[in-house]
Amino acid sequence: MNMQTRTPASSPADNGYGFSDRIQRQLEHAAHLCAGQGGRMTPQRRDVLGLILTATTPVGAYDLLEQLKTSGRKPAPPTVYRALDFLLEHGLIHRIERLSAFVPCTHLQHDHPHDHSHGPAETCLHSAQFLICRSCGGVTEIADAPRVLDVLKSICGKKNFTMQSASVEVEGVCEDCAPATRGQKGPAPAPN
Amino acid sequence: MNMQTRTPASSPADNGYGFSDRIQRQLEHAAHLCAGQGGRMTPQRRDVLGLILTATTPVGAYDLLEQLKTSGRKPAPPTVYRALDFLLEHGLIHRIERLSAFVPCTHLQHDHPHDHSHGPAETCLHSAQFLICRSCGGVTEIADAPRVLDVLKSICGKKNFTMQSASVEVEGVCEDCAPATRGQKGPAPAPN
DNA sequence: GAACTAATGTAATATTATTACATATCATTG
DNA sequence: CAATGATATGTAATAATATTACATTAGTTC
Repeated sequence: MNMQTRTPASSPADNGYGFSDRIQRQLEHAAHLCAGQGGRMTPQRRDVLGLILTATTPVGAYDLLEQLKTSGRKPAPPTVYRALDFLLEHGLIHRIERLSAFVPCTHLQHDHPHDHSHGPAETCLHSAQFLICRSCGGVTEIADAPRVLDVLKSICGKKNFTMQSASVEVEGVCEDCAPATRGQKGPAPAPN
Repeated sequence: MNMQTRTPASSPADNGYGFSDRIQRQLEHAAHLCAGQGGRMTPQRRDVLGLILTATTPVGAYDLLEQLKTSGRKPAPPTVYRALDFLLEHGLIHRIERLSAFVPCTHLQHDHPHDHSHGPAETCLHSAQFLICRSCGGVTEIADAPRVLDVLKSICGKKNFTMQSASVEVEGVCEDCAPATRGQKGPAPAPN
């Protein structure tokens, strides 16, 4: 890819959000993952994913819509929802049901230089487990999740239920926001 | 005032739905539970709970609204949402996040003659675990749930996260629906 | 029964999501 | 290159879900 004279004409807003280097790397990674599954990481999708990666809390579809409007284009809801659908199908983001909002899939967050093993459908099962803080709004994906998933799998097995996707959402108060237990730090500034 | 003086004027729709004996018993049970917590099981709330108990699949707020309209009153959304909030707070129903719909809490379903130990906030933690069938729309509360909850509790403990409520929702195809879709249409590979 | 609290009625609006159809872009290949 | 077919996006309208704010009614307590 040569990018000497000009940025791609079709994506003037592509970097218009000033995505950090780290996020640009994650976007690059995501693009490779998509390509591996025959998906195309278009500028729209890239922008949406970039905004989700940039946010420190889950982002709603209409939040995204507003942010996209500030950068030249004036997208309508379907534009955003289609991008979100694409990103969900490719395992790049998750939907937090309780918030009607979206977060990146963690395997984008932790820079894996060349770990492509975390496919979308097969290995990931498109399931996720989250801790949602009511105080700061932060959401943490549970690392310990395989244990939860194993229990669920075993239950489904017993009941002959074919699991296609699963979501586990715990709402409460995160460590940083809990005032009573220790010296109060106040609501946490930024999770993750 | 004694309860003996039935209020026929204010609750003509009370039994207007022809709730079965079984459901009337469940409603009675629910009323006692509420009373024990200082809650009042009003006709509106009773009707809403009865409709949810009657349905075989999760019911949406506007479904309830429509059904309530057929029985004399013409409630508006807040009426239904307030009843739902009350029932949720008293642990009588659960919200299925993925469906934006409501189901009875199982402890109303299985007739316990005198089991009032299943309090709403403390013992129940207002958490629930469900299997949601994409084919028939049926929802099953997982009986085996304590195991799931225990794992979650242990994770939250490690992270100093105070759990206030949790939802576990598994989507897929239930046993009864699996044979019908066994060929290519099955839930086999791609999530789409 | 006056005063207070809880519950409901009512109108308007907010938020989240989808449908249907038109247009544009891309990736070929004839 | 032009024709093609699939993929992606634009656009307008609307559906589905949920909340706000304020008025009214019902129940309880003193």
